[in-house]
Amino acid sequence: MNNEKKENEIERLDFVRQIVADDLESDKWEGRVATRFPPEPNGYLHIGHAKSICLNFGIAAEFGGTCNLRFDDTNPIKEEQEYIDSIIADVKWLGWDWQDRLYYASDYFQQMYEWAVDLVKKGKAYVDDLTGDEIRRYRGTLTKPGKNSPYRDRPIEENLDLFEKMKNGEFPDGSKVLRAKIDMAHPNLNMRDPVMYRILHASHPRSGDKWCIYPMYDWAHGLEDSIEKITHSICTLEFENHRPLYDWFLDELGVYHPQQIEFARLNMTYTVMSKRKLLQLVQEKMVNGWDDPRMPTIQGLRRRGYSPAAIRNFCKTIGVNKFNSTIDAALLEYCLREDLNKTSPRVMAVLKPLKLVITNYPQGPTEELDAVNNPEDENAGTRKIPFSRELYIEREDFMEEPPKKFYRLAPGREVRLRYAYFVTCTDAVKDADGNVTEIHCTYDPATKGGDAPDGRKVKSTLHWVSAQHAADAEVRLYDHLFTKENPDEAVEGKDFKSNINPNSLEVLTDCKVEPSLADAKSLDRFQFERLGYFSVDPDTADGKLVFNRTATLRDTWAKIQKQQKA
RNA sequence: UGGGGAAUAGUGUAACGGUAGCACAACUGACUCUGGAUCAGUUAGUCGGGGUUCGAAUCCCUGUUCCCCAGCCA
Repeated sequence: MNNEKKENEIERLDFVRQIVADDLESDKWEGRVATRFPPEPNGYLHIGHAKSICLNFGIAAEFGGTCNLRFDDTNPIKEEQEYIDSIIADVKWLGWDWQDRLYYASDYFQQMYEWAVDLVKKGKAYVDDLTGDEIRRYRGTLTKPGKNSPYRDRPIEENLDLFEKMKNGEFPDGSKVLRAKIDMAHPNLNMRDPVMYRILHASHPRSGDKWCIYPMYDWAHGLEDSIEKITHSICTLEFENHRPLYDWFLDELGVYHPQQIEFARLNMTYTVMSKRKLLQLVQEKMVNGWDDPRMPTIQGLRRRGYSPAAIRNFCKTIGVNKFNSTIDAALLEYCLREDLNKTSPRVMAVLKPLKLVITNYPQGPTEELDAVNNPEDENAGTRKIPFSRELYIEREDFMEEPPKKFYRLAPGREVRLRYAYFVTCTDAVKDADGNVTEIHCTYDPATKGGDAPDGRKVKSTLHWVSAQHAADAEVRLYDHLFTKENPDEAVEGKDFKSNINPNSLEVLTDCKVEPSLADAKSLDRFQFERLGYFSVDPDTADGKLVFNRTATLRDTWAKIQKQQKA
């Protein structure tokens, strides 16, 4: 990063970075900056997590600090190794590095237990025999204070004994909990004697059957941060109400005390972002798994063809704040195109082929023409593409009766075939139903390479592939998963699933691509000229090419068509 | 008469008592061997009402609206 850019960024710090910068200035943490990304391994990461990842890892990188990857694996009922693996892969793919600082909350269970015993000894925690239902009723409501549990004033010795027996597995699930003794009349419900431990005879993905009590988030999270000497514990807005409790535990224990800072989670138009809803889409087979290219998951975006750089730049662009907002999905696409435009090799591919025969071109021979690999990148070089008498062009690039502003091929009209020749349409061959099956053109040999020596211009340039050289491919086109900007805005009695876009996936099986693509590898990214950005789907195998459309190019003609219809 | 947050163009986001700026979107136009990219331009904003001040998005008062909290989830 150059100095000029760095200076620019320092001028416009978001509120979290401002706090970090101020703390550095005042030497609050002895010059340290330590953040962490603490996912619960109970689902796949999505673009919303990317915002948090880029914030935490980004701050560490910018301020010369460190960021840990820590699994907050305190609930074995929901967590699985599969999720741990995917999260590690995703954070890595996004380009972040935690070096040797991969941590698990479950590794701190013994220390947490000992601290809990300390609290019991101080008379600040007690074992409660109330049922879950009773605890809820004793808690009171938003407007009414709660009342003390009858077990609240058990002698310390009895609490110690009971808590140890809880740990030793002597009680059934749900029969007892350990609670902090704070204030049942506290206006903040989180402070009304929150549960610290519940009994769960469940096997943990990492600690196995070693524990049958598991710490609750509020108890565990601050301790994890404390153990790792985190300076800035960044989390989402809904935890703002929990901060007093975060602080209370750490203060009562008298241990190292990080600062919790809350920011607003990401919302985006035309998609859902909650793990619960994404899980539903997967389980109810409304998409083809977590890595379905229509999903906002990191794995979905990766399979769709997104680059890590595009996602990171998006996260930088959206900023950080304390109020709920919904980012326009178009901004993500913008960041995507901005990156792919610079980095994607250009190729020619025809999605909906229409045969074009050049009637005055010799039958036998073919020629090799020079094509530029990437006009945005001089170092990308050129390649040869085969040209012959019979080609495929895009069906949409020909119209028998062209409307206004349609510049492409039509009877009698001359256009350029990219990197090849000018051709003029002489006629269209039709089947019995009147559908155009083939078009005939003549070419001007003097325009080889794509320029006319006499200086004449054409309105349009078409992409094409040589029929005899083309490789076959399947191409999957995607649209928004939902038809509404806000999928949750459903009619009475329906939920977000009623807003699923039935046309979010279109599979084209008869596509023709230039021969250079024959040995493209999984997840390789290309720009199909005039069509958009495409990447190789992992389904590609033994000569069967499958591409995903990552994004279309900006399409002025489509816009005009839309206006003409309206 | 619960508590905690928050309000700046259509959408995001700056301005830290001194010219309301930037990006996306939308719309013009220029250029172009991608109707791409690029470039130039246009439309459009401080939640309402009071106050303090030479001067308020910013400070004070007041109202309004929105979000979060009653899991042995995180």
